Amino acid sequence: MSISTDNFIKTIYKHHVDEKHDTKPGSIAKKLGISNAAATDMAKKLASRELLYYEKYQPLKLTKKGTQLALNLVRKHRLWETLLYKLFDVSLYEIHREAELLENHTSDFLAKKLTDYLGDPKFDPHGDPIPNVKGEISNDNQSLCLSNCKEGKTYIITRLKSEDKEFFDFCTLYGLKLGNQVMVTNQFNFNNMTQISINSNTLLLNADFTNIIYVNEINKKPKDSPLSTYKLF
Amino acid sequence: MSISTDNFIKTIYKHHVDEKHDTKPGSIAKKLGISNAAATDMAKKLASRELLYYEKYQPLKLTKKGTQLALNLVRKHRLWETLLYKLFDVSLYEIHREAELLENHTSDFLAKKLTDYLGDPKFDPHGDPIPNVKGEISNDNQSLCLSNCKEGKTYIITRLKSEDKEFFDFCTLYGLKLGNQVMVTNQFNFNNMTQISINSNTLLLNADFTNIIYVNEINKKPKDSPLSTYKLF
DNA sequence: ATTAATATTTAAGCCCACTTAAATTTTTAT
DNA sequence: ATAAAAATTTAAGTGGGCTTAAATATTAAT
Repeated sequence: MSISTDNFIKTIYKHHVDEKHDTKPGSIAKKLGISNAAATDMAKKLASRELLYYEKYQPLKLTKKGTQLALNLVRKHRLWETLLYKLFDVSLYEIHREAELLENHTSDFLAKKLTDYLGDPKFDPHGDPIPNVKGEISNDNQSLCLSNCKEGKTYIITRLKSEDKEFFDFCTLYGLKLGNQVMVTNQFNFNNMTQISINSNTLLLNADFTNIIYVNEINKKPKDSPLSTYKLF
Repeated sequence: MSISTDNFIKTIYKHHVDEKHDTKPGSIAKKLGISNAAATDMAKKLASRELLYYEKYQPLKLTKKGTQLALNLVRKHRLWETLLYKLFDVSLYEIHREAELLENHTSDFLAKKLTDYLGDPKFDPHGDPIPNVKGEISNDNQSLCLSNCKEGKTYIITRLKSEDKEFFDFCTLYGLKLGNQVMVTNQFNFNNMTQISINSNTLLLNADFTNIIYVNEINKKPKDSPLSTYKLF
């Protein structure tokens, strides 16, 4: 299993679960920074290895085998993020960047050691769920994104769903961090922007941001969410 | 820098320092499990990238640049071994196997984090020296191999210099472990075998083994050796 | 419904890291 | 010193993972 294969499969998986993205070759190609031709080519090869279904001009769809491969990679990625964040003084962006390099070269043996050491964590430091060894994902159904929050209510941040350095830099700058409180002061429906109050700062966020910031209502005690895994400040 | 390149350079480096091995393409090829032709091919390419000097039919010799690359890889490898051994319940063979996969995908950024976390260790759990970030290696000149030890004297094991599962399995079986004591009971010069006593077992070892087991004289207090880094038992 | 714009696929080709087979050089043995 | 053995190099070829350019199909716009 080459890195190219791994990344291709993983990208299809991610585009599939974030349903806003489609999984046609062109979309995958764009994300991976390769040509459309290369993506089509790869899709055919992976179809012959039964990792995905390929039909001309149709979206790519992972087989069960392909999905398991993707979940195993996501699992290793998030285990690494969890370890690096625990041991070292590193940012949410840095753990992503490093885990991206390590995940493809992590044996199942080592993944098991990471798991045991970390106490089989259910969420990584971004609040992203870590698939268990069978590929099952714990659904944090108590979290909702900022764009769906009610005006006047206060929430606790539970997840920052991104891989983007600029986003995390922004979050660091304004204290948007797992466990921190935000109050939603205005929901502007006409342009999908949300005004929040955090650390006595007022921020106006557009949908690009409010769709990837997840929160819990402050009074609800989550039983299985990122907040039970990571300490609050 | 591809993995193939990394491994090629690292293998030349290792064959060079373990002077018993030569560094002709065929020798490197054999170690890497590739054909002689592939090795010659690679040698020419790497020469054009100024990582080594290539002259037909001559041993391969790393340039300064090539040596630095090799040392950086060795450093990352041994930092990983040190981390894995510290965190997890893993054998000396297992840490080698896993570090072999991780070393090529470890950024200098992450290596720095590993270094700081581990307290800039000078030796890995095998007792192998870890080159510092400049590529300098602390020379443990107090250690000598079992094959050079004197009959009747007692020593402490300081290094098990191998990458071989079978060797480490043997060591585990008989308690050959860093910090443990061995007494040299017989040196058979005619066939280069050494008889030792360890944990009330008597073992007769051939040169293949006695050349890769390093020890310190028991009464000497080492000031900069694996024994100052790893606890004794 | 036809056309224009967009996306996908096919085709041809490149580089990397290998292979096997044949030619050449070096080393070893007598 | 010469022949045989061993190692190295050259040559030709392969598959993986890409590229660009051209052909084809799909989608969007009027």
